[in-house]
Amino acid sequence: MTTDIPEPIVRASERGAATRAALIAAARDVFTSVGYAQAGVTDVVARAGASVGSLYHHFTGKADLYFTLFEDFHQSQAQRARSAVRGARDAGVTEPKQLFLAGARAYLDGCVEERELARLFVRGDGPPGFDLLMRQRLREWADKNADFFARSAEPLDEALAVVMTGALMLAVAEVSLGEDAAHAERLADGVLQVLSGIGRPPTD
Amino acid sequence: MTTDIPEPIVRASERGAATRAALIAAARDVFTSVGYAQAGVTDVVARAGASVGSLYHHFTGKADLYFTLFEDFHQSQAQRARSAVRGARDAGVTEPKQLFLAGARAYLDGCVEERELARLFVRGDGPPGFDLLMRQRLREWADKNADFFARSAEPLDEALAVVMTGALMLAVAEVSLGEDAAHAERLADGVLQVLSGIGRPPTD
DNA sequence: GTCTATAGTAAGATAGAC
DNA sequence: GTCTATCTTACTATAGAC
Repeated sequence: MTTDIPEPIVRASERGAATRAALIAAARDVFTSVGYAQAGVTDVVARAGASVGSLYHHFTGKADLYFTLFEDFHQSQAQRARSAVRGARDAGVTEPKQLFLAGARAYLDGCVEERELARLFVRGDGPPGFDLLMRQRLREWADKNADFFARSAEPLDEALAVVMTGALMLAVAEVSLGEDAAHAERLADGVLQVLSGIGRPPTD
Repeated sequence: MTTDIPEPIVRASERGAATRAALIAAARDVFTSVGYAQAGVTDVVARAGASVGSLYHHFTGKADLYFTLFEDFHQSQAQRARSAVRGARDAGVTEPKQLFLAGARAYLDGCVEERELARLFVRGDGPPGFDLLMRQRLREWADKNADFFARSAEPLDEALAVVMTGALMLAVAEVSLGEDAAHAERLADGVLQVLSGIGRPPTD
């Protein structure tokens, strides 16, 4: 009771957090280099300097590791988009659709920058059910931001959300998979330009 | 050399084709009822009245069975779309975009009718790499049909194709997953209506 | 409370007889 | 072409050291 009473607890906790972080980093490296299906649990723990049991202490399994990786990525992208929207608003943009597009552009730009990681998620391998989850996350994000310019819950507005989200999803895939960053940027520009022309009444 | 010389060869071939067909039918039943990941190879062969070795004689594995199921489905949908386009053209429709939309409508209607099977493919489970393949198939289909109204290979036209295809993909998913057929039809209508307003020059 | 070592389990894939 | 028996591998669970 003289020098360090709470030390062990903190130390243990920090140690745990460190292994957890190491596992995530290792999983990112292994998954991006050989793909999810090919990657073995043993490969991940080897690179992390941990053991199998340790992995199953922190995560429910290989799939959980992958999901965690994606949730982090998506959070980061969403944050980036939020900042962009705020920036646009501060710059005087008030039109709802323009604000939405500013967010979408930030999301796509993020995919180009973090291409190596983004590519992992659109590659197609990945745990069962992942594509569904990714679709849901992107749909949630787009739905929330589409409130900007969709006034009601009418059928046409649901359809509008489907079109915007679907387009954005495929754009994310194409942009992430593309080898050429410049071409990816141009494609992103084009998609946003096409989207900006949507939603006007038929006769204007 | 009196009655049936070629019989054995034919019989063997017919027998093979029959088991193959039985395996496909069984796979369809098992996959749609319990899902791809849950389904065991043993379940499929049991229902088909065949054996494991027989399955691996006709297919490369469980995934191959699933892919075959999808290719058949997609072929059938594409055929349906082709007929619809021809029908529209015969009815006097000449505008390229309208012809494209007629095809898209037929594809979506097919998903509503064959909902049980269509749902299997948009559920999210399925073999690794499947979502990528489905995306490619739909992209090929849309690209070919978008030639209708995309004149050049300019950036904007690629973007246009991405938007149309992406929207169509998500529409397929939403329409297939929906419980209510009537609601699905209305959503399909709405999506096509939104798509019909795309591609005009900004200033009209 | 955190991690390691090891054994267990299940399921897809294969080899060779008929 | 078809089948049975066997193999391989990757995920899961547990007992015990630190």
